Amino acid sequence: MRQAEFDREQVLRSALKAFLHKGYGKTSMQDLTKATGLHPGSIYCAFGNKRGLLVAAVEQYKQDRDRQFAATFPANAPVLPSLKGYLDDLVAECHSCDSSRACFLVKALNEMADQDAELQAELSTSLETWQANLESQIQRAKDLGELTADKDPEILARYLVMGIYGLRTYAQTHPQREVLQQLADQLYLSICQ
Amino acid sequence: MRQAEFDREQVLRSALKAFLHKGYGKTSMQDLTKATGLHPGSIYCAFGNKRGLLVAAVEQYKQDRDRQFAATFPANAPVLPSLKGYLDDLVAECHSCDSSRACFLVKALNEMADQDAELQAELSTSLETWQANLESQIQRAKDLGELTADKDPEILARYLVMGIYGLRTYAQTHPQREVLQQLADQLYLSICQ
DNA sequence: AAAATTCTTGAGTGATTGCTCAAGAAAGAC
DNA sequence: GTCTTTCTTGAGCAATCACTCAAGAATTTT
Repeated sequence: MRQAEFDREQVLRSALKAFLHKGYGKTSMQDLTKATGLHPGSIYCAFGNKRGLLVAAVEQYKQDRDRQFAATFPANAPVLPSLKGYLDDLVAECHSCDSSRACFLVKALNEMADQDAELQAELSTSLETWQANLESQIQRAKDLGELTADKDPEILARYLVMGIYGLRTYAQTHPQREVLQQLADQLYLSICQ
Repeated sequence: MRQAEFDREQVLRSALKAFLHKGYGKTSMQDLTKATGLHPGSIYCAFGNKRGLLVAAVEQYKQDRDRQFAATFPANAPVLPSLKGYLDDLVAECHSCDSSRACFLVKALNEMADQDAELQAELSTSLETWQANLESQIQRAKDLGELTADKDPEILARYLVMGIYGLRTYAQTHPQREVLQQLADQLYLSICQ
């Protein structure tokens, strides 16, 4: 057995960056060969086709995000400061130019939903898992007495997800830090009351 | 002078529907000829090129939206009930299957921003105008005593826009009416306090 | 070192893209 | 009814698309 010469994770992150920048449809194979350094034949061999590369990149993105989530919400630490930090990180990410302002899952969902039911299902599931993770953090905040008992974690998590979607979209027309930070703070307050 | 045989507004609305359904990039000229009933030559003659058709469709969409906005917020009527109605209409639109869940301006912005600075500028301006319209309604609510004097209309309008962006995005994975209505109500409350 | 196996390479494939333009059809001018 | 003008038509254009595959390079096995 001779093993492949490229680093899979690095290839996937490069492809993801290309997809994020131009969108899936407008990202040509030529763009992808340039971005990843792989030749068309290698991409075909490793991922089947362009869509396969997208699916693999989505999977990689999910893993990276899950790791980041776990690092931001350490177990046994108070939740609300972590949540505040989570939103502040989001503001920083939306503010920075080199990074993307849109969540890759949402962007892919927006572009592909009507044309690829299978991918849509997977993306929806991922987003639902994310919301469930936020909900369990909110539940933990209740258990720790950081939130009053009358709050419903499911409803709060839902509202938080909606707010984050909105914040990311808003950042596309108004990437100024103060504006985004003020919106994030307002969102945080409406969770904590 | 012989006049064109097609109805411009109807053509633009058909094109808009096609763009909304498949996205600008994936909507081929063939799709557009089918959707509008026009032949490629006629489209070229009337709108210059595919992008010209998009720009014209955006313009039409803006006009339709402005009309709808004015009808929802009648002058000299109390503002808050109108705002409630505005959000309820939004929920209904997001809930219905045949209509689009995404705002066309935002969808176009998401897809084209990195590749068409001129269009991006126009879309941003339109969205800013929309936010300004909401802000002046909120100002009117303050003047009418519907909102306490300590509220800042600009900040409230910003938050409302963010919430609406988020609601529309959220609807793409959860189009259930109860969920969307509950989110809209929560958003409404955080405006009125 | 030779043979066998696996990965890499990139010019080339048919299909599709946005778009053109000369020819034809329809309307108004006289 | 004829001429002029304007609009409509759709086959065809060059460019680009995602993708293929036979030949070459690199590694392991014998």
